[in-house]
Amino acid sequence: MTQQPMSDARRPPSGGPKAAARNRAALIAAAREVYAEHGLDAPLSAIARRAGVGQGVLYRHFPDRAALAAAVLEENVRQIERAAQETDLAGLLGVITWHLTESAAFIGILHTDRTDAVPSYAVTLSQRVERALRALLPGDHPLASEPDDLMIAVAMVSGAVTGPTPEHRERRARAAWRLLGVEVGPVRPVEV
Amino acid sequence: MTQQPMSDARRPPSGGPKAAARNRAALIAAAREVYAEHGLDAPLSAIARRAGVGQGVLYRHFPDRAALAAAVLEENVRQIERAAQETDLAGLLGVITWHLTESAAFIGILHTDRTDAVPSYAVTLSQRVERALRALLPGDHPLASEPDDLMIAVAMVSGAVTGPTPEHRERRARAAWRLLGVEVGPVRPVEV
Amino acid sequence: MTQQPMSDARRPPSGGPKAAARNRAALIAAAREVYAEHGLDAPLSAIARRAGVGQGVLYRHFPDRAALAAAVLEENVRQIERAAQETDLAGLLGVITWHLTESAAFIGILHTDRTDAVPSYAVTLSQRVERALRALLPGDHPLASEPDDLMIAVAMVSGAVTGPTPEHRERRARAAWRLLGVEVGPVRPVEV
Amino acid sequence: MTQQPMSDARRPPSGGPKAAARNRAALIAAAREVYAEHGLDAPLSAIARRAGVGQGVLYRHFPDRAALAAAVLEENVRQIERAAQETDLAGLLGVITWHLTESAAFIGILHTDRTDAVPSYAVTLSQRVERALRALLPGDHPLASEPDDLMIAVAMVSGAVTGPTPEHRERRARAAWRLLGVEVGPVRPVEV
DNA sequence: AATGAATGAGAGTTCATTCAT
DNA sequence: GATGAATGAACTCTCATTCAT
Repeated sequence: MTQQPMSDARRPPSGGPKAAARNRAALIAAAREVYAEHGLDAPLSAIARRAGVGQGVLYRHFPDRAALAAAVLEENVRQIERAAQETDLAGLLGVITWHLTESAAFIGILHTDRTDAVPSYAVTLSQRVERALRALLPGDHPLASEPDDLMIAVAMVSGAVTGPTPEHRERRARAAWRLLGVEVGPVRPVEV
Repeated sequence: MTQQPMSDARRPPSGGPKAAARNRAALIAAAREVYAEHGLDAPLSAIARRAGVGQGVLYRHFPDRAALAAAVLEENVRQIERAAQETDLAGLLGVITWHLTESAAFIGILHTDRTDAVPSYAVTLSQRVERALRALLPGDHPLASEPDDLMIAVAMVSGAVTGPTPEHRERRARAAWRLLGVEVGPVRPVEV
Repeated sequence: MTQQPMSDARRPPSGGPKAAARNRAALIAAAREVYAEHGLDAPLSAIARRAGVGQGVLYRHFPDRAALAAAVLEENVRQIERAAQETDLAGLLGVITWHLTESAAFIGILHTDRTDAVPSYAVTLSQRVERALRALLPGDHPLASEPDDLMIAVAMVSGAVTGPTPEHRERRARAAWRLLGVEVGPVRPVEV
Repeated sequence: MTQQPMSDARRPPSGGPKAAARNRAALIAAAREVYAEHGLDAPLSAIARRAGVGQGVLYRHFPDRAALAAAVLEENVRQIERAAQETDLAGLLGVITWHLTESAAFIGILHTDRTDAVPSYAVTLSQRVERALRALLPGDHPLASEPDDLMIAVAMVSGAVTGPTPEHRERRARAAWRLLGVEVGPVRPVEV
């Protein structure tokens, strides 16, 4: 059976190749929103709809679910890497914390057991966050004694980050860092 | 064609009233296993199959997905409450940690933002865990100064509990408690 | 994202378990018709629609495309095996030819290169046809000298069986057997 | 932002009018390969990609799927017509057989019931093959007594041509002609 | 005239939920 | 009460076809 559209419905205008970059960005933005609201398991169709594009466009730009997630989180991680060059450890932790409070998806980055949803990428992204942090970590910092402590601490904070509003989540995140005896700078996105 | 109704002997054995309780228990046990293997989103049909009952029985006992999850976690919480009467704080934290490492579902209890999956129940269950802990908490304990610190700490540990095997997860959980400066007893189920 | 129907639309009555056997038969019958009209690649949804059942029912009875095809062709082959016990070689060839002219799907049985569509089953079914034929094949028959000749001949006839109506196809099938110098009995289904 | 139109030098090289013919040929060649590998239902996008052109070009040259298939087969038939002028019946049958073993698409030419895929064109192409053959057919040839026998025989051989490799298929094709009592020359493409 | 992105219908598959028996 | 088949909506992914550039 060859597949061919049976309807005679008028097709909306295509927008042309110019739209390609715009659509890609719209998809990432839409995915970021939907992920934040519903987590990494949100239906792809909802993301396409929110981006205002057809489902095929999503698949053209991102061959699978993981590629889209990677593109979204990639940007988060890039901001963290940028922050690592402009601030100190406390400031970087603040930026990381901001991402944790804003994006349900970003939390998933650290839940590496959910390997089915965000396979190989997640490891890499998590490692990049770790590298950024470790570059600023003084040798005598309480999280520097055991190799795993650093990322375990981040995972712990991510576990504490629950609650209905970003404000709730930020308050709990700050409490978590306090319990760890770690100083955190302002919780905010990277400066532009 | 002239097949007469041979009385009603042809029914599958209903098991009598006793079977109802047995089925309920089997469903909870099956759900616990399936949740542990596939997470809280596992298909309900798989749970019914594993319990050896029809899907209708599942619906009879648990009107919706949340009710089943609550019943499973209810038992975990009951064990924790029991442990609270037989041991000290360190021992109780060990039991809680054991549940965290064993049951992917139990972790969800503390992720109260996933309100869609485990709605109102979760609050109650979480509160019961808190009550059990607080009864054993000395006034000068580091987690006793701020009201929320106690459950935030538990949530933090649950965030650290990732990894492929229970052994991995226990190692990380122990590291998490160490970073919090809290002593934990043996990680094990409640004594029988 | 848990999957749950959002619509409040009234659900048509289920028909109950009694319908199971009826539905299975309806699916096979519908598949036979649809296969005959559109070949083995016909959309499964069309088969479910023609059978008057939901798509899920199709999947319950036949886990994959091949299982359904096997069930359809199984019956054809069974009739051939039955015919092998009630008639001689010419009669059996007539029955086989009848199936070739009636069912586009049955032709596919012999196109074993299309292994993707009808995998392991096809081999078996084809072998059963061969066995039935060979049991009636005299040692001095023109198709008995080389081992492959018998089924090659059947495949050849199937290649000739084209045309808009069964009458067309039967005429061409008869011509094909004549060109092979093989006598064929009446082209008809197995006697009941 | 103040990017001026740098004349129209930024266009992809259109290649001039020469390219049109070149593209058409590339599409036909690509289609031949893709058809051989994946059958007549192969995605058109794969053909355009293999030809190294955009999808629009494909549609410019071939308004629909059938037109492309016809163009591919057209070339096969032309080779057969050429062979008819350089060899005898056995040689021509060898060339035809070569096409049958090489090209899954070419087999379809004779399956005129698949009218959906290769509509009106197929009849014509089939007739041209017949004409080429009949010109070389001696009046006392076994396939000359009945008008349809000639093309039925070709269809029969095409039905026998199955198997994973061209070698398999050639062996079966030779057996088929042997069963028909018809002598075939070497199975090969037309001499250049 | 070529490019290749966008579109959206539709095929395949999975499950939550109902309900006849 | 229990059973498990039926239902059909939702989700993923694939392509034929159009069209802005």
